[in-house]
Amino acid sequence: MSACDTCVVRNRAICAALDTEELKALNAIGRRRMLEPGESLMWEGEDSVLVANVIDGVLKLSTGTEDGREQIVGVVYPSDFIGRPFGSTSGHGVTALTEAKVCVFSRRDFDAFAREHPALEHKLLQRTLAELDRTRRWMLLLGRKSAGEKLASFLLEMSERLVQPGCEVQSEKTLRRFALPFSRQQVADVLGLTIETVSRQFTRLKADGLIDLPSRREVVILDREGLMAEAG
Amino acid sequence: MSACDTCVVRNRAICAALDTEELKALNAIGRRRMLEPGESLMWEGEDSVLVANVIDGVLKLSTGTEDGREQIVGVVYPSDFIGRPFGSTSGHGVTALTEAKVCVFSRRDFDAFAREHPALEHKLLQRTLAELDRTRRWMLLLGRKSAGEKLASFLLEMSERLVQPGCEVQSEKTLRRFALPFSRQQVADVLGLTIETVSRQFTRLKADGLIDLPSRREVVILDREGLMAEAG
DNA sequence: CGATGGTTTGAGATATATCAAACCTCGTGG
DNA sequence: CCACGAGGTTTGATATATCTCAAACCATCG
Repeated sequence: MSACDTCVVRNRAICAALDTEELKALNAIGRRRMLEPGESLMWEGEDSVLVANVIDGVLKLSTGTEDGREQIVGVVYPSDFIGRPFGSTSGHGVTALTEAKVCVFSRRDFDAFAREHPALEHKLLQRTLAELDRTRRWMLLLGRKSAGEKLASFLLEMSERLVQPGCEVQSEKTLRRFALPFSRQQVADVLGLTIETVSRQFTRLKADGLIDLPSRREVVILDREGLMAEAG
Repeated sequence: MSACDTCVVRNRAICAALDTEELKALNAIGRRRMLEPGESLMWEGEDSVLVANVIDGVLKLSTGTEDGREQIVGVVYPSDFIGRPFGSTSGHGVTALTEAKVCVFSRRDFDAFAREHPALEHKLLQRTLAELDRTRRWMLLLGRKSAGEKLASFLLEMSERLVQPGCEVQSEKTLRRFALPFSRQQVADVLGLTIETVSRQFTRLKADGLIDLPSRREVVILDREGLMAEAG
């Protein structure tokens, strides 16, 4: 019995493309790894040596300028794929925001395996295309939206992506109330703003009755319609 | 003899993955199409009915908000692939910036063909991964760079992507001097700025001796080093 | 408790947006 | 051939959103 048999993302990750035999072979070249919040799995500009599937937790993908400005260019959740297969360098760092569990492969091993399993490559292609769509939508936010619109859009997307698939009851609740896996500074780095502007927008949205903030990391969406209007 | 035999991007587009027989089959389901500047091949939010390869010309991918703000989320050049295979809707419009020639396929036909040709899907995957990398790098520009840095970065990227591959002599020249396929407004839509700010930055870079502007659409890079420093 | 790190709030500075006018460039028609 | 008009571009003056710097605030943990 391989680790994959009990894997919670077995049917949602790209592994879903494989049958039992193939899965066993893939399992043989991968290994599990836990990450603490703040711990990095890869670094910007480094050789692309690893790829991985996210089993549990939330991680950020980020780049920065020479002089220390940072931009978060992606956020990944359970069942998402990370790393740069078929490429020599990783364009962004990957860092855990929460405790995280990932299933890691050496890129060379994974590349070779993928090339022999078109169904796996197909899943990976679908995922990459979807990620590209999402990333392009985010460009509209970065380039054209105001601070208020940015934060509202962000909170709506968060509430949707944090729902655990499968659990019907839970998802209703998460859509309304959830724990942000981001600090204020990290929210700022996602939205291309400063921490102060983010903070002010949080308090404004709360003052306007669209959200509530029971604690620093928790958000309750009181008026989804209103928030969507605010998101532009 | 099929149209592909004389195709100038034959060896650079994803078609390079196919042998003569396969190429013939692909050719059978595609057709050539010319586009005038300003003409659109697909529209944001529309059903994804077409995919295509760019044979010649430059096209923009763009999205917008309800109230008319626009953001260019990608620019494609000869040999690039456009459209959303394996998906139901296209998240952005595709519009020619110059006269353009494309090789169009019905998405359904293309999807079916691709699924039967793993080598083609592999090429498409590589291209999509590279495009995702580029798009994420662009997010840093949109979220964290100043107007001056944005324009400098843009001009450098332009000069590199406009070179015709193959032609050694020409590429040296293009790296220095090229015709912008964008109006000032379109540059603004790429960079997330207003047309006035873009214009002011152009004149500033010129005043600083980093570039020259022989005409509205032409750019000469006088000091590449300096421009790179300016790009942040 | 007091220290620490993150967050909020405030006051002021600044880059970019906005509004408006002047300016080219180029094609058209008198 | 020149006047005219139209579209795009540049320049100017002003407004404003966001940033910057600074202080107060608040949870958490030893």
